[in-house]
Amino acid sequence: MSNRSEKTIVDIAEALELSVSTVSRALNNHPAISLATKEKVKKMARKMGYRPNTLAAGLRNNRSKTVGLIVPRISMFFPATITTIIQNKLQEHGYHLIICQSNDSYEQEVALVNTLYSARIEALAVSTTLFTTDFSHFDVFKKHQIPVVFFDRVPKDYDVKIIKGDDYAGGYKATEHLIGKGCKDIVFVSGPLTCNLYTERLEGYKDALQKAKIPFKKSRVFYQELTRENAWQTCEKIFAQAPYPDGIFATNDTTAITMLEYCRKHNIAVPGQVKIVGYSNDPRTEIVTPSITSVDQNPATMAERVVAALIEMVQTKPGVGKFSQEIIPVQLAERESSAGTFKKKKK
Amino acid sequence: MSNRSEKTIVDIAEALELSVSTVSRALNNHPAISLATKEKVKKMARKMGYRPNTLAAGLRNNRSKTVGLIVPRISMFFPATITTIIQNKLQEHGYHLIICQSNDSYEQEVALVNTLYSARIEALAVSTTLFTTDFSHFDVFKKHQIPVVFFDRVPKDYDVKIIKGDDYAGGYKATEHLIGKGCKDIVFVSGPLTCNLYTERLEGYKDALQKAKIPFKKSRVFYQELTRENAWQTCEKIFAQAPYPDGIFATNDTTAITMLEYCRKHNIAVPGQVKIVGYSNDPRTEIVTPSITSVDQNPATMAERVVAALIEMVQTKPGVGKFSQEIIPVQLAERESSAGTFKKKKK
DNA sequence: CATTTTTATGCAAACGTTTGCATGAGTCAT
DNA sequence: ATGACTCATGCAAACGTTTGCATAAAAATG
Repeated sequence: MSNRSEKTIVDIAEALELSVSTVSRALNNHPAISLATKEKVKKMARKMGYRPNTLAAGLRNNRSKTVGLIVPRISMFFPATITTIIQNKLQEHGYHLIICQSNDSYEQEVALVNTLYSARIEALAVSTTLFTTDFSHFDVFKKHQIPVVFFDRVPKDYDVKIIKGDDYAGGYKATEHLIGKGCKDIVFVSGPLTCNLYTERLEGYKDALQKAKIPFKKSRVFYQELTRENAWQTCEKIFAQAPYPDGIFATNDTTAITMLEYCRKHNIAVPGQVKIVGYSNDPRTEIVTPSITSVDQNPATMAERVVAALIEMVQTKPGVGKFSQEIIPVQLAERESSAGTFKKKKK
Repeated sequence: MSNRSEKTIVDIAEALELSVSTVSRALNNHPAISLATKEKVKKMARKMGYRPNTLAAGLRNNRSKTVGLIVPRISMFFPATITTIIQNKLQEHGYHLIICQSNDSYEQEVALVNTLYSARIEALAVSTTLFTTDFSHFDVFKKHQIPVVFFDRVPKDYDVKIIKGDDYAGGYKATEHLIGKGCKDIVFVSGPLTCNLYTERLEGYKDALQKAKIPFKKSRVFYQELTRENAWQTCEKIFAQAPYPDGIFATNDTTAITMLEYCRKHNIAVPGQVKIVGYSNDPRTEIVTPSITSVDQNPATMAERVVAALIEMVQTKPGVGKFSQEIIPVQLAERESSAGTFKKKKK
């Protein structure tokens, strides 16, 4: 039992008194090889415990059978769900996935893009940092015609394949829903405006207000990283003095949940006194009391579109089919936190 | 601007009229190269937009700078947390991580182990399937002396590096806690006994009962995959007829949360009528009403130990330091679901 | 049977690095 | 000035595949 060294196709070739090329072709089901030898080779390969060396193969034909993924963090519901699906689907297609987290740091993102390039990934899927506004670090990929797919958090004015949720519609629907429930004074808790998600949701919010002839007030919009601490502080500001809002639209569920906690702790009735809507339809919104209405972004379909785009782009090398933008629809998942309707009297 | 082809060290060498070896060494900070040329080479490399080809380097020295990770699924709290940390730390050490999900399927696990081997990863970290009892698919790695670290869900009777939580203690502490609160009839909701986690937690449960002189009843233990559906059904069984239990120890938090939902829906008071303890200290246990007591497994320290072990094993090639087993302590996070003490009267 | 076509296999170069060994130039003590 | 050393660099092989081209044998054609 040769214990030490790993078997190569050369070993197989020697054992069978064949040339390495024949062995290589046999293992790859090349049509020019007779069925008999194919069988023979494969059998021997199995017997010798041979495993192809993907590095060598990759070097030879510039195909690493690996794609890269960069997300802000894999522990948040939305990216986690997407990542899970992408990983599973890609696995089915015989591709590896190198998953990286930028931790919402621009510098890390830049570094990752470069090391992933060095690793010779065949394609890259990215959801950018909150703060990425310059996309030139992706130029290497463009230059070398390596497919890149952006999803969810995507670039503005950068010619590239984009798959995103319908954030404008999400903002609009959520706000419209609150208005429909009689809310007249709706706080909008936004992430940093450097990120497309929030600007678009904000647009939706504004337009919905306008349509209902409710004036937009700058003072009712908060821009911040959507952490628990920030959410709590925002509540403290909001509820420091009257008039209190009667609706809160939080652009992520962590924020919605935290604000709900604040309300419960301070005996502010939800949805009796203030109604809350979140964003992403994180399953946590269902187990909380009251459960929270949230905008569902259909992560599964988004993930599937991303995979489809990756595979398609990898197959058809040239940059055919000019970069397109796909928009995944969203819909509101109504729950208790926005139930009931306020009377007309208000204000 | 040469747009097409990627620059190699050969190009740099030509441009500078140096040999490729010098360029290679210069880029790798080899001591034998003069500072002057190092500078010159690096400058040119930058100018030409050179990126090292890790595949080629990896092929040459059998070092892919990549490690593999197999977990059941990356969307569950505990593995997600661990994965996140491992990924970040490894990134700091200049390693890539190929993250794979077995989806709790033994067949997938076997397949993954093989493809990861082919990808020439330098080390592998694994948390096995619920159903993995035969570990021979990992023999390839042992045979070729590639480090493997098992964590959380680990093999029994397989000589290998193991890092696990103190599941016995977890089971014991949780049960002891419930007993301390006056519970006399504690249901144990277990996962499949093919997985070490559950057998050990069960042992802890049994021993705690015994110490309190409470008889162990087989009928109070449920073995099942810990899905929401199963948890719900178990509740239906338990509460189908008296006597009802006064304590529930669920060996994961999803189950605990679901059972709490059941109780709320059926007006069974928690913790007034039945007390609940979960396992893993998933943050969801905090946002639910009432919040759920749970066993914290210190995922961060576990992840750090895994990374430390991986790095150490990768550095010191030979299988030195015979395979050890590390046990990470656990502690109970007490919350509302097990608050208050039952009177002595009971039964 | 001679020629063409088909089928199956082999040769050798190439992919981009790294590294042991060799070499030439400079430094230093004698 | 000579030999012993150090220092910086170059040569060429090697890592394990894949693949264009060549070739030998077999089959088909006239």
